[in-house]
Amino acid sequence: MNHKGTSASIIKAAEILFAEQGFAETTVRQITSKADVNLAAINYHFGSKKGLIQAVAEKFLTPLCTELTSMLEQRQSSTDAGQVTLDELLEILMRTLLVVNRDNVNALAVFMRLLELSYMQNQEELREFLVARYQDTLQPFILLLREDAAPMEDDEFFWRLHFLLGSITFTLSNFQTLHTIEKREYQRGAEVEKILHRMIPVLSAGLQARADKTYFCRV
Amino acid sequence: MNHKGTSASIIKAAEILFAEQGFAETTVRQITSKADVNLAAINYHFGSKKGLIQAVAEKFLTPLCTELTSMLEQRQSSTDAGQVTLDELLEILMRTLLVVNRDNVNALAVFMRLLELSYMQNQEELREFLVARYQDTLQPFILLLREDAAPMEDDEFFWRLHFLLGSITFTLSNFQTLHTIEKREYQRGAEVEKILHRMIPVLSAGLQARADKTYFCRV
Amino acid sequence: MNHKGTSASIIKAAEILFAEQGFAETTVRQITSKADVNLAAINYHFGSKKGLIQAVAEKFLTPLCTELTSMLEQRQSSTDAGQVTLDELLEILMRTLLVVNRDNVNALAVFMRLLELSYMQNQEELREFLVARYQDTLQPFILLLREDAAPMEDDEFFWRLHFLLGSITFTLSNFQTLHTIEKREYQRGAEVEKILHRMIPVLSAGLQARADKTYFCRV
Amino acid sequence: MNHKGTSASIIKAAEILFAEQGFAETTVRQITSKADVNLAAINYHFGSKKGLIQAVAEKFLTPLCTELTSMLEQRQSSTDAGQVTLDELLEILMRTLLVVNRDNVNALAVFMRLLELSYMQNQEELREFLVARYQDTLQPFILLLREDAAPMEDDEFFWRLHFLLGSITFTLSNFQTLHTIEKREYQRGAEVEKILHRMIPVLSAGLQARADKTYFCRV
DNA sequence: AATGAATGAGTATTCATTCAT
DNA sequence: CATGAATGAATACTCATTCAT
Repeated sequence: MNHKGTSASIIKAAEILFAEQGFAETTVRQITSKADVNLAAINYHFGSKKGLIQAVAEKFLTPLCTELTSMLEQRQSSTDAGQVTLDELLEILMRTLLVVNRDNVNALAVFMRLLELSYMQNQEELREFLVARYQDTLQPFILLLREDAAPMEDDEFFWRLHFLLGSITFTLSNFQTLHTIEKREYQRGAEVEKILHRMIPVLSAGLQARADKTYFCRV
Repeated sequence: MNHKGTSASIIKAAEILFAEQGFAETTVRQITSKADVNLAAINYHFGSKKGLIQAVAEKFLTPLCTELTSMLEQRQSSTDAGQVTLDELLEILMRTLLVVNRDNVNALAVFMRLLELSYMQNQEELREFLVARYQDTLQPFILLLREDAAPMEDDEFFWRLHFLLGSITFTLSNFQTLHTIEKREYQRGAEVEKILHRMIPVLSAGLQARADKTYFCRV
Repeated sequence: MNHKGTSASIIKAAEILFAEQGFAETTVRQITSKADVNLAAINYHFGSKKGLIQAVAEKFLTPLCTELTSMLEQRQSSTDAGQVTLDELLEILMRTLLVVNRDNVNALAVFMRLLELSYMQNQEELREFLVARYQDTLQPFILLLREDAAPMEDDEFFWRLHFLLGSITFTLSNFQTLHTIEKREYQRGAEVEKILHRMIPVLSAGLQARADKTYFCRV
Repeated sequence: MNHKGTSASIIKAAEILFAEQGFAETTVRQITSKADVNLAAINYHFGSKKGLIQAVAEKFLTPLCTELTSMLEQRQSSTDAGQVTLDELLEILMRTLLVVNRDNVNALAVFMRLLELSYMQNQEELREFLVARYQDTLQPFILLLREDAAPMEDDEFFWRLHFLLGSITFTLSNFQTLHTIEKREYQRGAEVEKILHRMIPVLSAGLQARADKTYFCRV
């Protein structure tokens, strides 16, 4: 097996296991065993387990950023003067995520786990890394979301964005589990594409909902 | 320190650490060290680390179930014939969650982490335990949600529920982190109560949004 | 085997192996295996391999400092006004080293290896630790040596002290080897006491030798 | 880079690292990395790490033996009938060591580390190799030392030789460290030549000191 | 002649758990 | 009732060496 083969099969195995179990719960033994490579191969190719996680992350961070930016520019130039609607913005987001998913069905789940992980209190380093990586790409997108959302304070919008983020990360991190449950309960299992599409009107409505000024006083 | 004292201080320390770091990332050494008790005390009092997690869970599962049922009954009886609105249902849910939070600010985060954990592929046991525990309590509540939601297929509703669940678990698991970011960025940090309240119109709108039948065909 | 037993047998085994092989070359597996205790016992009792080395060091650092100080004071008080001779000073030093050797024949070798190690370029930490530990005890002794040595510049004395230190550390670190060679070559093997005693006139003469001002110019 | 270039740069890098850190503590990765050659190059060119150490040793063993023999013969022939003095013998030794040091400032330190290593209990192989290599060259020199030393038993002389060896190996192995300390403490740092020269009267006096027959009985 | 890839045996350390008292 | 001591299995990682090309 040549270099690319070993390196690639490690990443492939890691994506599956990271998606299934999370990062900390997955051991390098499990990964090398599943990839059928030597135990030391991860350290040889990626320096450390952390290096492997970064390599897995890089694999979709780059195309994702590129894709989101290009899609956004394309849409803005094609729309004559008028504003891009909220549904269109969310569709762009979902299409971007599908690009990540195109090559590997687990990559998207790993990416979402990485996002979740970054919100843990002791993961400031990862958080800052992702912010530094995404800031420029996401900021314009978020501003457009804000324009189309219901009028609200900055902090209100901050929380709504994270309600939305929670829906996306939870659904996609645990897609396999949810897919399995759906098949068992309803004898049908939707593809990721469908689920992403289904999210659009829900998230759109959530962002456009009028903020309630009252504060637990009706009951 | 007597039995109750030891046991309680272990749970207290565990809640904080589980909320901050997650279950797998928290070691029994950290817990016993923080609780200032003997290393063997966790196994002595709770049988195992898993037993401790269950004990921590039980601490809020019971009052939570009781509260949700009683609130629901109270509301249904007080409303003359007419239907309970979606916002009212969600407010009941949020009030129920606040009950958990009343005693310990970390308990809610731990509960949410437990819910997240239960959706991992290799956590069927925990998932089944929670279903068995919650089924009877939640089923009536979910049916009421369904009545007030936009008309849709069963599987569509299944996914919408999980979009909603994602928003709640993500926001509350990572509340401390989000709270810290909000304070840094906007010079204000909202309390849990406020955030739960803010979620209501968003989730409500999400459930009531009309499902889009088209399927990525507009582009 | 009780605590003291395990802890002590680890230290005992470690002293032998450190003396024979050096610190880096000795593995925790070798130590625990020789001590017939669990592999994790070193980490349990001493925190780490480094912690074990420090424990081994502490075992003779304390009595050594105490002994040297008390012997020095005793000698100075007993000598009426007159100066303590160089041979007497060196004898005090050797007697002090024998105190370390009393309990364990390897302890002295380990101590000497530790001194040698402390002069490695990347062992500044250890060096500073030993200086901090010995400074107060050794400074008075060294000043007395200086008084009895031939008159010379400070830097000249600095190097002479290290010529002397080299003789002591080399001989005692490798005492077992030298002892074995001596037995093979001369059918007799001297005890440590004898060797320490033999060193006295040699080191004394070395310190009292007149410094040669010429500088490789006679040839 | 051609064979000779690769080989030479490996030896060069190895000398520096061996002198700084010792043999066991220096990894082939460090060496090849510093030499900027392929990781496998050491095994390719020298068979093994051990082979590299031997190659580094050979580099100064040969000139050192040649030099000592020729210097000794030259001196003996030039001295008419009379005996070569102890100081002259030691000066020959020091000049010989300087030859090793001429090409590479680290070579001498490496040589001394090798000598130290050879006295470790589990390094009989190296010890025998060095004896076989040096025996013929050193034996005449040692006999001359013996003639000029104070009259003493064979075993006494054996130990004195090793007191002397300790001074030399300790000082030169750790020359960089001692040099640094001297500069810091006394604002001056002597060159190797000066230190070797300074050692002569000290070692000379040590060898000529009258052996003390009493045995720790005066106190 | 040389090297990037790979490897098996090793390293110290950490883990939750158990045991004897 | 509680705990200090101990443990077996696991952790990530490093080592010098070898292999295929």
